[in-house]
Amino acid sequence: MPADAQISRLKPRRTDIRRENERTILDAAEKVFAEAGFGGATMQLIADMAGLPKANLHYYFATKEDLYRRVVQQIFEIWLDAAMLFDDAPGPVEGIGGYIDAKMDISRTHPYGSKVWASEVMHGAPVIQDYLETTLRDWTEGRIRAIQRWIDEGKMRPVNPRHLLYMLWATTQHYADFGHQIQTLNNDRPLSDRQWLEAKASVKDLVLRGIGAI
Amino acid sequence: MPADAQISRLKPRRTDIRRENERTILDAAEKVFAEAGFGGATMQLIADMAGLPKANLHYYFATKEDLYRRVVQQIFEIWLDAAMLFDDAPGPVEGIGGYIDAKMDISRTHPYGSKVWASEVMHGAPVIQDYLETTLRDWTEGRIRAIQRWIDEGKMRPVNPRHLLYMLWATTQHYADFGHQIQTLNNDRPLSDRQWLEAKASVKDLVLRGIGAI
DNA sequence: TTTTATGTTGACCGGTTGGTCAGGTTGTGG
DNA sequence: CCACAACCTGACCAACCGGTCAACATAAAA
Repeated sequence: MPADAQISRLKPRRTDIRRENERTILDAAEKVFAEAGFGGATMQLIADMAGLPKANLHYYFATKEDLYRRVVQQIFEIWLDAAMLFDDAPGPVEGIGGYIDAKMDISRTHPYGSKVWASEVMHGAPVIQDYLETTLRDWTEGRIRAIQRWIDEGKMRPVNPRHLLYMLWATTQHYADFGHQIQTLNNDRPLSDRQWLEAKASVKDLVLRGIGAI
Repeated sequence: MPADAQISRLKPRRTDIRRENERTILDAAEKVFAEAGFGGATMQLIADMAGLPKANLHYYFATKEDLYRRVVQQIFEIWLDAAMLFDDAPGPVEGIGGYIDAKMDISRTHPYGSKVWASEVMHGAPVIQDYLETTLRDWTEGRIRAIQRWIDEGKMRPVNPRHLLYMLWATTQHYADFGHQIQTLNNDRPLSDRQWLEAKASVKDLVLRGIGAI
């Protein structure tokens, strides 16, 4: 057995095979679902994107719905992680400002997931309705209380916390969901690093001024 | 010929037949495309929704794509009409405030069209790319100049007009595109008249404060 | 080495879809 | 009243889709 066996196996272990193939398929599925919608996506398209035979997809994911559900859950968990920033913040500048930064970063790094989520909700959330009614509802109520506390402490103007949250979601996700439109209005070029910084700064400036936190 | 022939014909005129059937089909198509996506929508579903045989749809609209294109053009024209308010306004309070009012009203009255547009853009705008590159680009540049003029006249803070526009689009359309999520977070009830007024007031308040217009 | 569980895949199938078309009905101008 | 054009529709078809399965390959366990 060669010395580098543990850092570069020629023959992958069983557990690695499963993990890597599931990752490959999920990434391909996220892209195809985002670009074609659930109805427009085909298992063959996802298989081609993943570089695997179609039958292999069905070995790891029983049905198209199962695969789709996993993709939607993925972006939801990423967003929930980003929302941690909200809680530990002493005031709206750090809390809401940091949340905007985090969500804008996700819109740039995970545009496909955001689109799949948007599409799912637009179609009536047929597969994640329970998430909306449990996790999202609880999370929203908690954040509304946090915002209300900042208002009570005089750290920001008295605004409707619920509609403030909707504005945060709408604006940050817009840069992912409507990225194609933004790119077209940017002379068909993707936003540069500098332009992304400008976007984040503009959104934070508008929101934090709007709530009277700066 | 009866006296009331001109105000209530039993047998419709040819031109009326065409107009009414096209209207019926377009309304049904808008709803089905919004709820199922382009790929998930079927001509049979649209036909059932319209109460017409499938073959009749193909008499008025040659292909599924033709029908879809007409639906997308419709919402775009509605939005363009609403944007007229922008031009004649003396300042940002009237111009941007009025634009928010108009777009929020459209989100309530035409939620299906908004969803179809969102879906189309998310999928890379395959059928309306030319609209984005001509009409929308021109409109956007004009509005950016109007905002810049207000800034130069000291009627609002110096903000990035482009990102301000994106925030307006994102936030107002969010109430249509993510209406299901908003309804779920509203105890599964649609927003009442009072709640819509509160939403419009909140959005206007946040934006107009954010740009320093009030 | 043998056995067994896991991973791989081409070929296939029933069901659905967008679209066609022949043959009929109805309104309208002459 | 007639002839023509517009309108209507049941029946049909080729193409495609999600999903299955038997046969095979390979890695781990015995």
